Amino acid sequence: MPDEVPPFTPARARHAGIVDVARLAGVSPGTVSRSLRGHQNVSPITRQKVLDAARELSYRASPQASGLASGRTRTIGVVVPYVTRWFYANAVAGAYDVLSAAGYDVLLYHLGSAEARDRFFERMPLTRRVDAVLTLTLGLTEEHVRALRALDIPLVTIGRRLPGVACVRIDDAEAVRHAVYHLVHQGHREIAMISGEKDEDGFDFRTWHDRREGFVDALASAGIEAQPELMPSSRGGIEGGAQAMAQLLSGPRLPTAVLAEYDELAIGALRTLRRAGVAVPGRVSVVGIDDHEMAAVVDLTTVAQPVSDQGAAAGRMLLDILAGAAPDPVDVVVPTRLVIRGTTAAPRRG
Amino acid sequence: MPDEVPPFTPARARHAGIVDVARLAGVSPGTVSRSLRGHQNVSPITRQKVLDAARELSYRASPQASGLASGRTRTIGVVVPYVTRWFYANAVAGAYDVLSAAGYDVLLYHLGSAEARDRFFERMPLTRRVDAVLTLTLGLTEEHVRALRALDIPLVTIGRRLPGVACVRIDDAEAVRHAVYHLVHQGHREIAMISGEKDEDGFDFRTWHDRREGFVDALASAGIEAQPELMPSSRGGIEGGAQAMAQLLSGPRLPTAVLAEYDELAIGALRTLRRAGVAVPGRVSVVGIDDHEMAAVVDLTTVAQPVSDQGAAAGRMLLDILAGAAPDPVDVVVPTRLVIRGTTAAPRRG
DNA sequence: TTGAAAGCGCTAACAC
DNA sequence: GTGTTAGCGCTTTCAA
Repeated sequence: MPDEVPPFTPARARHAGIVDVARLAGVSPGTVSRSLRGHQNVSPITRQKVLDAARELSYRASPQASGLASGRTRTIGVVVPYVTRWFYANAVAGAYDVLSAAGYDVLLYHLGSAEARDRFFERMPLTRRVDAVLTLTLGLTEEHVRALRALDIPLVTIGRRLPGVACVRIDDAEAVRHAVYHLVHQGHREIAMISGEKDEDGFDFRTWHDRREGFVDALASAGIEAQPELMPSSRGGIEGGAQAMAQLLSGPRLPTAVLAEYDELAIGALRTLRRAGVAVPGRVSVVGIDDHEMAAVVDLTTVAQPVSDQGAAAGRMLLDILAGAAPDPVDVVVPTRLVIRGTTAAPRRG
Repeated sequence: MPDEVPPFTPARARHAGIVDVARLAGVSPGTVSRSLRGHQNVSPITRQKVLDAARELSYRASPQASGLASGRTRTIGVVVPYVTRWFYANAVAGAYDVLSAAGYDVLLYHLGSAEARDRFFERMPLTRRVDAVLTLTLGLTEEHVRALRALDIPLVTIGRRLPGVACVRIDDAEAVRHAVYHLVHQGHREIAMISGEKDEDGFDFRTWHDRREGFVDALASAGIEAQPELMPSSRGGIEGGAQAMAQLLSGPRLPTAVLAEYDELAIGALRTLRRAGVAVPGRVSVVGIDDHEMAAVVDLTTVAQPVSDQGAAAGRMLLDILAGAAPDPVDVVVPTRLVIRGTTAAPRRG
């Protein structure tokens, strides 16, 4: 696959090289290398000379060269479906802090569109470019996952369990249960659930399935049978939620409560309800999952999950693995909790 | 500065090297290199043989090695203050699409906290690691900017004009004018403006100044004198907006309209107003700037700016510069437009 | 504890 | 057109 190479001439400033430092410090390049990376066998005085020289020349080792020689890149690849969504942005930020504090750089891969994803898996730009990979709730196909593992470097996921891969996530069924039980305890029996697109942009998000299944199960254990017509699936995001709610409104009879697969959908649903003049929680109660920063603003009852914490935990797992302290692939499940706000209440007597 | 190196042993799978491909194709490594990068002087038949061999071995050139040899990294550094905020996340996504389509990888630097920023400027991890840098509205000090330029590689900014640096941005004064004129035309004379923190996390955001100055000027040209007590500054984000609004509420007299430096502040302000039982737009009108995706949800009148477009434009500029088509540092100003929704109306007669 | 020297895997300049 | 040959700037044995 021929690649068009732009004719950029790297006429950059000459950075000081390791030999420059070596000369200035009066030692050999090897000693400079050892000193700078804190190796054992360097006398304190020598090390100090080297440090001084390096500082004087504002020396920084070329990552390319040191990577080539050592086989380590000091870079982590972070792969996300959508950077612009609240969940992913916050998870990335959480992981970033941990990784950057440990001296790692972060290469971001945003697969948001079908083209971007195809390009990614075709080029596999991670190959020989990162020490480890962190993927966020990717709804990848078998083949994609295989490609990722073929890189043969440490892999950690957030939000999705993959066989043999360390993972940080919430228990989706439990999250849904928190919400459903809350509604049931308030007396609701007619409960709908709205979800995003099944295979949004071609991603096979597990959460979609897990939360819907969890919903059916939670209802069942409350003695309620789920009704397919009360489980519409629309596009994702706020607009999707608005659509799904509109669909429910146009149905034969309106449920007394609606659970949204995630907060952005719930927020869209609230918009539709407001515009339609349906009282919340008077006529319909609404619950979301996430505790998006906007949930508090619109007073949405929701099941909170710690997002940047999950990113940080995943980052730490990666560092542990890279440090050789690699336990068996762990599955860290962080707790969720119900946050009761103003969009839920007991159903009207009728 | 000695660096602690984790003892990770790169016991990875052996990737095929260029010599493997050369051997399989029955040519020399040099020819493989030329063929794969679409150079001129390669016969079609030879190129095909190489391509086949490369595919068969799933060969991908080591970025480290080719970077070291060529002086190019095929990587762009993107530096943002806060990835989790709507504006930055969308701008990054816009730039990412353009850059990744052109075959560049994106190294993300998130300076969100003071520590992260200090670490960044201390280590200067961009050194010899990227071909160009894109910075987003960073409120950097003189010294920081100098450090960035010392990298001596192409630099493009979004949202902030730096002398001699290409830039994509909106005209902040104009954006504010759109909002102020709208309010004035509706008959408002008592107009407040709420802003985020002046030097949030130590960032000296120019927007903060430009929008406030623009506000004073716009009022002046409408024959209204700005009143300092009607220009409170709080923390940033939704919470900050809520606080600033609370401050206004506790003042001697409530203005009839409030302009927020950006939508997240406006949204926070709306929350405070709702909780305080102040009618919007009955008693107070509210306008924001951005057209955040939540603006439509809360029915906020705002001045829209194209965000991912700015990211994309900046990405394209970077590519042009790298391609040698480097015009003088351009200053691209994208247009803003008023989006009238439900939070503004004529003031009550009184 | 330190220096010398051999790569790491590729690109590019120069022959042929 | 294609092969050969120096490096690119480090790290890392291996000796000393």
